[in-house]
Amino acid sequence: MNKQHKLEKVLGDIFSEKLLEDLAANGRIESFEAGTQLISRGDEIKDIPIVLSGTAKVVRTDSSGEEHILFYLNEKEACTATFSICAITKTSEIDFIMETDAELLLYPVHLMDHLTKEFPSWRYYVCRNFNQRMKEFLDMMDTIVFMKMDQRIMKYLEKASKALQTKIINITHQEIANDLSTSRVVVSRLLKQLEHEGRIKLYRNRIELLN
DNA sequence: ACATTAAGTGATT
DNA sequence: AATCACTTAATGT
Repeated sequence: MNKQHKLEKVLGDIFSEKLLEDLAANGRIESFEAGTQLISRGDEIKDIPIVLSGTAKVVRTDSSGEEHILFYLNEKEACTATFSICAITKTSEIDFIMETDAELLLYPVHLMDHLTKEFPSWRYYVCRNFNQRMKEFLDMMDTIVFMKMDQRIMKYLEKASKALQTKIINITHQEIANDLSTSRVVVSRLLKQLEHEGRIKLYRNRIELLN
């Protein structure tokens, strides 16, 4: 199967005809086995990878050698990090590894400006890629904030208990909510949860710290 | 008994 | 996590 046809099959519904021609002319398709590392942190980026088949993962490896997966890239997806980075630093901040056997379209970075300039469908594609990643990021933020709220409440209660020199705090859920700038409903739920965990006991206008 | 306020819940976004 | 829309429980008059 020739390059053009292959690209058309995978990307035909999102890219214009002319863009596909350009990608076929200037890019190249390569196959990789699972586990192959295409890019390492610090590498100079020469090509933008777009996944044609299989799955790749983008990871950050911290100082202890621990691998944190930022996201997976499936068919049709490109590495958004690459877009932002190559525009400025030209150096990779991430590792790019094949999760499965995969085929990639590699398109030279130095021609990317031209893609952005010439092809609306390319611009749209890049934006959508960013948008999706941003959504994932926001979800992650929500989760983090969510996980921290119960700890914040517990800390708040402990502080109050210490200041008042008593395990029994006279306070309403609403007041806690105001102090932690959240809603009463959320406080009520988390307090219930803490009660089930046996860390506190709830009354009306009053909370008892156990331990 | 009735009204008011605090707390609990399920569903949705 | 936030908000809505209710329900239920506790308290004051």
